[in-house]
Amino acid sequence: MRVVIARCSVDYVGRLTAHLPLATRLLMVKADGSVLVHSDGGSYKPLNWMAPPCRMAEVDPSDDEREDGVIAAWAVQHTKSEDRLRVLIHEVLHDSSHDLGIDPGLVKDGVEAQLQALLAQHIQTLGEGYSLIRREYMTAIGPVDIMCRNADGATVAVEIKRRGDIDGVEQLTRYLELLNRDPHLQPVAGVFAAQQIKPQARTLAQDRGIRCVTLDYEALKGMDDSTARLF
Amino acid sequence: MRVVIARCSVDYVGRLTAHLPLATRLLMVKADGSVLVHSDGGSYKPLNWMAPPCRMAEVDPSDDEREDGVIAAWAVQHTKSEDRLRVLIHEVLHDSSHDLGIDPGLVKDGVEAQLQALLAQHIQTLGEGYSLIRREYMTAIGPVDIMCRNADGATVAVEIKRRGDIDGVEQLTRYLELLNRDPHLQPVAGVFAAQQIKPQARTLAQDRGIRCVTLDYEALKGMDDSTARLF
DNA sequence: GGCTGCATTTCGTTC
DNA sequence: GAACGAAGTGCAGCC
Repeated sequence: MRVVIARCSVDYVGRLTAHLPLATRLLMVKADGSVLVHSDGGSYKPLNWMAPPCRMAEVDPSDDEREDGVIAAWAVQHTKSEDRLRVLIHEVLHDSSHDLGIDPGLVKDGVEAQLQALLAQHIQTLGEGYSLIRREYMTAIGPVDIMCRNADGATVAVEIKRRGDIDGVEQLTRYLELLNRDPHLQPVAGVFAAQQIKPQARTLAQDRGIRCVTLDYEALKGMDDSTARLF
Repeated sequence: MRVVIARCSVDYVGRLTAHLPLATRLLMVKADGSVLVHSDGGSYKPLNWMAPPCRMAEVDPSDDEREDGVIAAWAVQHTKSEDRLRVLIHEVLHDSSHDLGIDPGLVKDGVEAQLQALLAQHIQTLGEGYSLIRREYMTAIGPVDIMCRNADGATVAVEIKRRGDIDGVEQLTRYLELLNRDPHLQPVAGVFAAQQIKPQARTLAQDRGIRCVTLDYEALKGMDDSTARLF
């Protein structure tokens, strides 16, 4: 990996056109040829970049560019598209290269999958007498997160989200529409379960007779000692 | 901005739990305290990070950690949540700091806005005799991208996307439902226009009587000489 | 390889 | 500030 701190301007032409005026920035050139342009703030997202696969070449600045103070120019061309990144360097403050080797990669634990597992394990969170049918109940249009039965023996389809948005309600609606065509299952009720449910989503759900349940991740985790060993 | 190349392991606890085994990586500490952990490949996304606002502190490794070869430890704590990032450093290969100043920021040109402008300008792309009513037609649930009239004088609501997905069809469906309650407008037809329309979205749209139109961005741009000056 | 759904999404705009 | 929609979204899983 090559790390350069330089006063530079950057131009990107591809899916959109973008320009970075002259300023001091960090330029990162990765082993796969990808280039990242970072400022000293913002978020993890670079101001501008070129994704792999691509090729980076140091080219001669034009006469006009030289007159403007450009001492070096990078031309980064994406291999599979017309995306181009051009970096015009006016001053180099630092330039070093390092051999990092291949990264073993990130190990992740739980997100929505864990919410689903916890709720399936404690399905009575939805109400007295609820029992699990199965997780990831497959249908023609995709898997229903949880299928269960309520105290009356009626089938209930549960859609789980970390953040409950309108599109989650739409998704559950499509499942319910399909499931209710099956005479063996029909009638199937819907539950929209999320850690946080947006007001618009709640309104839409209620309008369609879908019950909303707010999930307390910490409480669900606390109910179950066996998850403790995972942490 | 501080740039460190180090052999390190990283642990994140917050919205999820994640671990990076010992390896050589680039650590970036920005002026706002945010920390980025980059490998020598992948994409512009760091392997791990802490978003601002947060505080970074160099702390003493525990005795156990010291025995494992840890020579320094970073504790990064998010200011507004319980998110924590811990970096255990085993070897420092590079460490430098640089004053970058405030970045003037990125200047972007067009994406979906441009598609919308171009289609509005060449509304006959949708068919002979089409005429524009207006762009960004406001309704109680949001703006319809384009409202126009077809050859028969009937009102047509157009939803424009770069990538036509199911949620775009759902969005247009909600608009049409609302618009068709207005006796002055009713009946309102729907057109789902996108550069690329996913099969599932197309099926759903057709099922609801919504016409799908694939937009050719380059062709639209070519129809109009006046856009040339923008590039 | 393409499509689908999730993301520690991030980011901008609007209400 | 919250909410909603777009992103040069990226990314993983599955068909």
